[in-house]
Amino acid sequence: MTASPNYDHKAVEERRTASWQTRTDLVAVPQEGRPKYYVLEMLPYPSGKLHMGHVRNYSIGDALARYKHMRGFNVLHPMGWDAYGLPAENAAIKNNVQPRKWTLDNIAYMKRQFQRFGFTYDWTKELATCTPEYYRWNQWLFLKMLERGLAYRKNSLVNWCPRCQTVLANEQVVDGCCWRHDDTTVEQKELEQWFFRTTAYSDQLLDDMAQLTGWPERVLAMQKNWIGKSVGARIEFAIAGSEETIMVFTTRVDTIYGATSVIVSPEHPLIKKLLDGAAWGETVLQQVQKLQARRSASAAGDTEKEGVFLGRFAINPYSGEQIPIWAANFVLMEYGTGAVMAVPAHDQRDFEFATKYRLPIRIAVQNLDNSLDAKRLDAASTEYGVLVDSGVFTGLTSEEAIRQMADYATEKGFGRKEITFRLKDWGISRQRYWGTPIPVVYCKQCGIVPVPYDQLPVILPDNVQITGLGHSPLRDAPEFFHTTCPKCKAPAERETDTMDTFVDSSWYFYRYTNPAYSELPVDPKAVNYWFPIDQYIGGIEHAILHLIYSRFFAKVMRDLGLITTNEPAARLFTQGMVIKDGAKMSKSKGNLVDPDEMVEKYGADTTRMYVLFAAPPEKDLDWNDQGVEGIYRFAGRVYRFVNRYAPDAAPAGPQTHNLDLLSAYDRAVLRKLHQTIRRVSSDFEGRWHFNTDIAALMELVNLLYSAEGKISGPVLRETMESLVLLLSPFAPYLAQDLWEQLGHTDDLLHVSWPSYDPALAKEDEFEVVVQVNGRLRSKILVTEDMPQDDLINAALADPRVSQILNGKKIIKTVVVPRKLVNIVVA
RNA sequence: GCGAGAGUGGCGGAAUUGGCAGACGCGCCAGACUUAGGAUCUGGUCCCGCAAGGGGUGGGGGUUCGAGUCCCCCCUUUCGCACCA
Repeated sequence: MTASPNYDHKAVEERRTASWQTRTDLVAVPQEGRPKYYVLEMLPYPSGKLHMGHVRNYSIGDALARYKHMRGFNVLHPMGWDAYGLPAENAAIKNNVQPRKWTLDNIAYMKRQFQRFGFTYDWTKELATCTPEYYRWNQWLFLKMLERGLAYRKNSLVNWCPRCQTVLANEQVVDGCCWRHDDTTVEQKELEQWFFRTTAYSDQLLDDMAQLTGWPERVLAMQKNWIGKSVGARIEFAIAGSEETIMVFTTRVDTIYGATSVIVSPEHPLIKKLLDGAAWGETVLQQVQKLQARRSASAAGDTEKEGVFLGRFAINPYSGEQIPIWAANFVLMEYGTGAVMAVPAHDQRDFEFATKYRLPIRIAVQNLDNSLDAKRLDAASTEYGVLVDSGVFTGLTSEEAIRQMADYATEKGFGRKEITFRLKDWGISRQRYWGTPIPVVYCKQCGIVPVPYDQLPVILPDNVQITGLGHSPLRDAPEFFHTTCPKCKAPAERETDTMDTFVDSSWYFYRYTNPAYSELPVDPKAVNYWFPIDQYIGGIEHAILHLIYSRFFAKVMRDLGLITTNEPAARLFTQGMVIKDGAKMSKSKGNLVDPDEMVEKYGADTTRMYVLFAAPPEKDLDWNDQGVEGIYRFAGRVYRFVNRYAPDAAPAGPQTHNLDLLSAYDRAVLRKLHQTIRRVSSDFEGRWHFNTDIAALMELVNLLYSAEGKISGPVLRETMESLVLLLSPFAPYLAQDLWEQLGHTDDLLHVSWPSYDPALAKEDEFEVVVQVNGRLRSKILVTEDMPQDDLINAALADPRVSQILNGKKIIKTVVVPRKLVNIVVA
């Protein structure tokens, strides 16, 4: 035994950082005949500094990547930058820095942080979405989508601050007011904008979720909800004294004989026509506009239902009955047809509305015991049942009626079966500077003209003053804005809106496979080799938007022949948030823990291990400064032990053990070691509960200390070597340092993951619990192969047990081999 | 309202298939070493009880020889969507 210096994390880690930065063995190259593994963590927005959420995300991914390396996989583990976005413009306004400079500086800083953490990224695959080499392919994909009708223009509402005279992003709207003027109400303004036709793939996005067996149930549920498929019928109501008709969407056409009004959204285009020329028109129109204004002012949620009677009547096409037409705030223009039939007896919203405005309530679907009474309803009855007072359909069940009544509508020409989706087309126009320019030109003669492919990329100019005031910033860059029409060469103007940054992040992972490829967005050979992503890891906050847009892009790119995979990621893992003092870490809460400070004080290894140890990765992590100390102590214990015994341990080389000749200490240490290998290995293949793996390593180290001085050289060596290997995905610097202290020179990524020997992992004695009537009474030590009868006899012979039994009649005995004997007595 | 999840010591969390509840860590208590200890090592630590023993995984019921785990009802809580017709 030699004196052991204390664990100096700085020395251990800084010895390595330089050489790890220049290493070339992480460059992923397709190799036939070797299993590939694509592990991907969501790329960060370069906000300036990594936060603990990042550290957690990337520590999980890196542990997996290192494990897969050691398992012999050809691993692709790339990293890049989601480099476009609003904060760069905010920084420009606040600190007068160019968004590009601000972004690139941040990237440089954060890249150093990544490297300091020792993450195993293949930096030759690095990409930043704000570079022309990347965003030209956004533009290319946009043009392809334009050709296919998947990109189109339409009017849409934006948030507008009348003081700034500018469009606001949703996150710039605070409590309905402008972020810079909390006394100025944000208005809705209509602008013509670009959309991607995500709805063209509604069915595929929904149906292909069946292929996503490696995705969390929770994410699939959210996406399903978001897509919101709804099967029903559209029914056309004629309007008394008018040529116009109102189209209504319903999932419950079986209740239509109970409809007592038709209600349209306040934005419905028909309202003006219906009121035109009527004596009450002006007054009612004003009331409708009030409805609209009140709704847009109030936050979404439970607002009081309000409506106004339009003075006109619709004709129920089934019954011929005339029912009043209303406009009401609870009917949404964006969903279905913007109009509903109100059946108060069978729809809770209609019930509340009808109760307030004293509209009739009429039962059309009876329940099983025929107990519904319109006069005594205190809530709508939404259950399926049997139709009553419903003309020729009376007596049908709801299921039958829904089918037959839709067919009837088709036959008579006033309606049909219809499926609607909640999913809307994706508005991608942003009235922003720091994003991908949308590659179209507006020409007085030719209209909207796409920029020809050979003129891509449309470069985002750098010398633009960002004020946050007025129109889209690119309008102020004359050399950008003024151009010539690609078709007729006449003077023309460029589109000044840029793309939503979700476009950038919807397909970056294909580009990673060969980011230098200049022919197409993706290199077909590289992408076919590496895809699909074997494991995608990121925050739950991206469960819907990023992951649905990415799935949409997968379909589009597949149909463009760029890729052959149908879904981007085979498996998805969503890690929990990092919490401190009961709240998400944030600057405003003042509960931020700075990764740089942690690395300085405890080192990257301790920081990485702590974020994996404090909670299972899918759950929220409660940060505790003292918990970090505990991990630091553990790192020190491992360091000191190996450091102390490395010189004493037997020389490296293959070890075989004769079980019969081992000392009890050696046997116990080897057993624990092989059990630990088994446990950590199986966890990497399944559960990923790294907290319990690190706990298992702690147990092993605790055992080593308690057997200190009593372990033989060969056992000591085997144990220390395997311990270092098991530790390396979690604490790579420490592991590499100790590996070299053990006399090795190779990098741990190229050393095989240890395998366990079942014979060594096996317990040779078992403590069997003896219960009487299910209550623990005693414990006996037995060998594994003891027959059941002997086990029972041993249990009965136990003095404590026999005392309790005291001649009572044994009804039954239950034996669980190696675990327990339960004696049931009268 | 709809959907998904979670409730276990003072705290973070273990218990992979129904089989010793509380691994591991923090905190706390004690001891050793020490001029010193906020270093290190060792031991203790669910609750009640001197003990024998008893109680205990949000609450209530059930299945079972046996339930943190399975089933039913309820409560609390987190997240997502939310007047979606």
